[in-house]
Formats: sequence, C-alpha cells, structure tokens
Amino acid sequence: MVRRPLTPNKNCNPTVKKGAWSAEEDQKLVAYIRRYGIWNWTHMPKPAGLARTGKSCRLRWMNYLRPNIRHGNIAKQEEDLIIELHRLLGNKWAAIAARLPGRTDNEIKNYWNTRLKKRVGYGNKLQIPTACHIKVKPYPNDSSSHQNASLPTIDTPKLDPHVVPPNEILTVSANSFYTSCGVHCGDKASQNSWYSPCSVIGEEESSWEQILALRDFEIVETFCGTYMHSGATDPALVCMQQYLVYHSDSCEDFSMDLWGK
DNA sequence: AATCAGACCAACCGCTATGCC
DNA sequence: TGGCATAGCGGTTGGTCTGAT
Repeated sequence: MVRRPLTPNKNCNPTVKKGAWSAEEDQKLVAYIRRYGIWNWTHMPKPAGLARTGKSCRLRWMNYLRPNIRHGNIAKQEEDLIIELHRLLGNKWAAIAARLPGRTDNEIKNYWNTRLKKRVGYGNKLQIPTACHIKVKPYPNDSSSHQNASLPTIDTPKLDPHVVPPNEILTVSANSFYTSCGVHCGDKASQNSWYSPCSVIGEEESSWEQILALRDFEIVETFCGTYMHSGATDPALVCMQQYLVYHSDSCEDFSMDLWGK
C-alpha cells in the first residue's frame, strides 16, 4: 500500500518531508546506512541527502528497510505466539516482536489491533506471582527488558544447569515460586526428577503462561529442560527454544545434559 | 458503476528511558 | 544531581484497498 505524501503542516518545518517514503528515499537511506552504519539518527538525514527527521528515518529503517524483515503472511504458529505473548505481556509490542524473528513491533501491533483483538477477549491477563525474590538476569541483547516493569522481579543466582542440580537453582522463596509455576520442588526434585508443570498443577495453560512470563530471564532455560522432560509438545516450546542460549544445538541436547543422560 | 463502510497498515506524535556531560 | 540529547516504545492518525450494497 502506498501512502500519498501528506500536505505540509503550517506549524512544521516546510523543509522536512512527511508522509510516504519514495523508492528513491529508501534507496538513499539504505545506501547511507550500508556505507556509514547507524551512528546518529538525528544527524543522519542531512548527509544522507534526506529531507526527513531522524525519527522518521529510524522508523522507516526499523519497520521496513532493515535486513531480514518479513512482511505479511503471519503463520498460524506466529499468530498463536502473538496471542500467548500478548496475554502475558500486554501491549508490549517490542517485547513481543523480539520473540518473532523478522517481525516488527509495528506490524504485530497492527496485526493485533486489526485482526486478533476481536478474536481474543480481554480481562484474562495473567496474574503473575509477586512473592518470590529470585534475582533476575535480563536476557542479553534484549533492549526491551527494561520496559517490562510489569513482570515479576525475580532474583536467581547465576545459573549453570550443567553443574547445579535443578533443585538447588532457586534458593530464596523457592517454594512460593515453584508452587506458582506448578513445578514440584520437594523430594522428587531432590531425586533429580522434576514434575512437569502440567502434571503438577493440572492447569496446563495457567502454568505455562507463568513460565513464559519469565522469558526474559535465564530461569526459563531451566524450565525448558523440565518441559522437554515432560515430553509435551506445545507452541510455547517454540517460544522458549528461541531463547535458549546454551551451546547445545537443541533443547533436547540441553535437556539431556541437564538430566545427565 | 457509484457509493459507503470497514479493514488494513505505513507513518506520525507524544512520552519515557537512557546515556552523557 | 540536573539538564540535555538521543533512542525507543506505544497510541493514534489518515490514506488506500476491498467487499457489500
């Protein structure tokens, strides 16, 4: 869809162009960024030969021109993930987009507002436990983490699941945490045998919502091990797998390491 | 064929977070 | 510590498309 350039606003700088980007402008911006990189959005337009604000350039680049952007054809799997993440995060479009490679926050926001909002009801936002004090480690390179103030603050010690037994990972207020996540951490855990969240709490959706809510944190990696151990298959796993940072090639490999198999 | 309403989506705007001095 | 510049986010706007009448 091509948007016609807007009529210049009297109150705005007439030298600054607004509205739809032309192919020539796109080309200029891409060429400039390829050559010089992104060094300062505010001062970039002039040397790039663009009569645009830095803000406009940034938006155009982020939402349309940058590499690996995918437009349209949102798959059913992606749609499910958007719905699930939105239930967890609310309108944190950037955070949701970070979980969908190639998709932009703007695209997801539009997709939600125009298609999904009607289908998905409101008022069912996850109630996240707040009683645990497990230290968080934000995911690396996740610029959106700082904006997730609505998520629980969880303190975990530095995790190394290859070394630390699962039942020793969380030490403070662990019971409340495990209970809220539906993960048994009693005797069974000490025997190196976790319950899957689903089997413990009996409310699969509720459990996984809460686990997914921790997606920014290292702890989710541990739950992936648990999840794999349960042998379940679920779109939620797709979400988690994207955030594994282990050297293992797959979640299953990680799980096997974790369980010493 | 013309009109209209709703859907879609690119782009803008205002605000906030962050970093630097 | 406060002020400023910049980046980034989310809400909103408005132009185009499409299907119904």
